[in-house]
Amino acid sequence: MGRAQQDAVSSGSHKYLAVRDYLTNLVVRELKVGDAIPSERTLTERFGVSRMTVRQAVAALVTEGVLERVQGRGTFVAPQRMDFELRLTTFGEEMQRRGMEPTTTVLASQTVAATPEVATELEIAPGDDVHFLYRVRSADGAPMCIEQVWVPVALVPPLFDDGPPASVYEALRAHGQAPVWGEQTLAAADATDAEASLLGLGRSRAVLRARRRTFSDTGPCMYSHASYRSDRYSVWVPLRAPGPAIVPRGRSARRDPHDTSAPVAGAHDGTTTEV
Amino acid sequence: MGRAQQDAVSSGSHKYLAVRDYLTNLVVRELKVGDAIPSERTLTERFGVSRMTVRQAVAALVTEGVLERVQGRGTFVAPQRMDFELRLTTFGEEMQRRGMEPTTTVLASQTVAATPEVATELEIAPGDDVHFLYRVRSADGAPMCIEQVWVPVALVPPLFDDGPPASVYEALRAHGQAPVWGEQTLAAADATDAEASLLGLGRSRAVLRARRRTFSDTGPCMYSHASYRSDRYSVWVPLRAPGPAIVPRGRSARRDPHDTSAPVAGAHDGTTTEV
DNA sequence: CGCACAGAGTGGTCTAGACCTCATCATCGT
DNA sequence: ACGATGATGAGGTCTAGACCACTCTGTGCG
Repeated sequence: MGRAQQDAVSSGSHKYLAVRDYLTNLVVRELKVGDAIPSERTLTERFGVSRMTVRQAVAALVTEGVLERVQGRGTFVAPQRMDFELRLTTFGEEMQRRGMEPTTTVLASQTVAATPEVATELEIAPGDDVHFLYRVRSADGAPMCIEQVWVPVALVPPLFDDGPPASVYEALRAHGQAPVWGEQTLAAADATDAEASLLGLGRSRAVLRARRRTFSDTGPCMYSHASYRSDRYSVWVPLRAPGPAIVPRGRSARRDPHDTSAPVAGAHDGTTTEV
Repeated sequence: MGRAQQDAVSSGSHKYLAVRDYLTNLVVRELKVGDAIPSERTLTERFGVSRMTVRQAVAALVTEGVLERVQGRGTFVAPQRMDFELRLTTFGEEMQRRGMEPTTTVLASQTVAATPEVATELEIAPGDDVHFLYRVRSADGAPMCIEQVWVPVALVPPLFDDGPPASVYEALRAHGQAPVWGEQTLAAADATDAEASLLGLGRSRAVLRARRRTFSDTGPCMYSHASYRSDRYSVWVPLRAPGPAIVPRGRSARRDPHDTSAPVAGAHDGTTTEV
């Protein structure tokens, strides 16, 4: 099976990308979890590159959690742990992944003026126009969560032109504001009466509240609140090694090597006490 | 300032570790966020190693989120984002980090037989002896959370020999079972009467429940339940890019290259619906 | 005064080897 | 039969260069 290079998808001009793409396709299309990939020296020959180049490609996938190296044995497709991490996924994607039928009831879809909170999180001025979407999301017919979403109108004016989108993330992607990463604060709370009614809560009134900021390449592109039924929803979080945390002595005047980033607003903090 | 190597802490025998440790110390002791580290070629000379070796050291710290490379400019101390991620930290460490005084009330400290749930999570047999610790943890005198901890006696028999440790993680580290990573499931719940009383809850009865498994090199070393006051505690989580997730075709018969790992028990799943 | 351009310095990619440790397995000897 | 051993081949570390792409800065020209 020579000519592996043909598989390259976006190899561009870098050889290690060609190798990486080849391996990616291999993992997606042919290999199962635990299977070994071709040895580094095999790849060296097959692609006609040096071993350091192959190692660079493999290292990238190891960092992503796709592969695992084992000295003396080989490199293997990693168990899917990573897929279970919190991801920037759509409600619909999430539900489909676990075989449930997602449905949505739109309670409101309009343009509103940004409240101070929303403005802060989206890094716009209070009063600026934002698209606002207010929905109840259900799985297999049972209400699962209540969701409020804000997106700056200035960022994507025609976002709701075709009516409220089934997936805001999809809509953002379609308008060149693909979500790249996000941050989310989780807390427990007692449901308001409105929430209890919409979610059909009985005796148990606890809900899991998520406040999420989603970022595209250019900055915050969406802010959302969501309240999940506590009896149906829990979140799995991986915990990194504590290590002797490497913490620099302090902050220098200039904030960041790449000045595109803006200061994180609000009191977000890891495992935070908000007193 | 010659002889940078002297700074090496655990350089062992690998040259790139010497460079990495040197950089780590630099970041911890001298540099501020945004400061540049010495250039790769400078380090090459200073340590008398090749550039690939320096790059390996730098790459390790970039992967850890300690440093950031910027082509054409240099390598810089990364903003502390990473430090805010969920970490495998002690309650005491957490509170100290935000300048609060942690205190603990021990409600129970004894050896008990593992319940089926505990046994499953710790991958031991039901009925096996486990150290059990039951505590209320407070910050600045106000109850913050209720915590139950289980550790297999077989793993660290003398864990409680000096009485209940102030920090279980510290105790584990001291006995050669240093926590390496963990996984945690978060959910909202209504406090039980006992919890409400211990936490001094008023009208609001919602608590944030965390079930955590902590792993050392050899496997699960601790299982814990914690219930946090919802008005004082929230959790910040980063959300990874959704990307076209690289997912292998299926699972092969053998589970994992390193057989030390055992199947993850229970219904842990990313952003999970537990119906 | 202001702008363009060149040079220096940075990280990014890449080579063609080398020797190491470690895991596995077939073979040989007891 | 069974255990020791060595061959094989995997990844781990490392060298001494090379050229490329990018950023910044200083200089000189208009």
